Amino acid sequence: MNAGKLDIIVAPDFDLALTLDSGQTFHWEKTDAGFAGTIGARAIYVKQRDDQLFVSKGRAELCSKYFALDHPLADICASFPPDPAMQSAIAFCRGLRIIRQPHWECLATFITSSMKQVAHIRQISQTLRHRFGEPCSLCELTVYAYPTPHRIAELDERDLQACALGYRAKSLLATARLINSGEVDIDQMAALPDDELRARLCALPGVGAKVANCVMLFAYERLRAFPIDVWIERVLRQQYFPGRRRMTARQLRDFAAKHFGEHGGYAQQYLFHHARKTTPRRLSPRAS
DNA sequence: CTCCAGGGATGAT
DNA sequence: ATCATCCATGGA
Repeated sequence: MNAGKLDIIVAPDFDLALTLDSGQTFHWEKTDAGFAGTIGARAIYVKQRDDQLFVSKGRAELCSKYFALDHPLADICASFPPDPAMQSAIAFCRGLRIIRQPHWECLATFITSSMKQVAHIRQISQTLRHRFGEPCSLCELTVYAYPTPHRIAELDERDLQACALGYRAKSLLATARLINSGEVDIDQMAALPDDELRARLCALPGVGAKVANCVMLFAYERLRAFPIDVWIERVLRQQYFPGRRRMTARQLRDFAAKHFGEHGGYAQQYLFHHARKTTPRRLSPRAS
């Protein structure tokens, strides 16, 4: 697959496979020794060997930014609280980075994510890309960009239903049309402070607090944003408030914001990935 | 078969 | 402000 020449990036404190499997992004496909995918409209091949990252020719800068290789990971992990749940998650997730995704494809994929397992989010993303996205050649492979707001906006709701979006089709279509019309500018929103950005995202169809926080964390580099999904809620209740009833969603949110600090989003991702990969399915639902 | 999934919108308290 | 209910679909 890597017949063409590749650029080399030195990437310490980074685990590519772990990062791409952590539920931030849903379209990278494992090839021979690496991964094939897209960043925006660009086709990218990337593989890792030890501390070196090999990426498609001319894409070193793009990949360095996308994979957030400039994040001071050691300092970030050192800022996490020293509780047992956090420490075991840190040990489990070494090299996991919060990446910088393009705004639209992150927003759109998380609109399609509600009440879906990761495997199915991947399937929806792949179907949308193959049917409506621009094909990009990557050596002998063809990868597909996420369809633009313009492309989605001109579709019919049935076109999206046919991609197994279910009740999410209406939301994705409505949000794509708001952006395509120019009524909403999600790139310009990057200049807003956290609270206002969250409010503006939540004003979009299909976007509530959880999806807004995911998009803030994975696309707008708001490392404090703390998405609370079913997994994280379980972790918080079981690990931080065992056997305690009457913890409202509001109380959990306030605790998370206070306890995990300025890189709370990173802490959340570590707790999420650790729980998701270590909780046995179909057996006793106890975290390690 | 049942249960669950990186939830959101809506209407009733 | 919180709570219950419904919303489609597929994997386990």
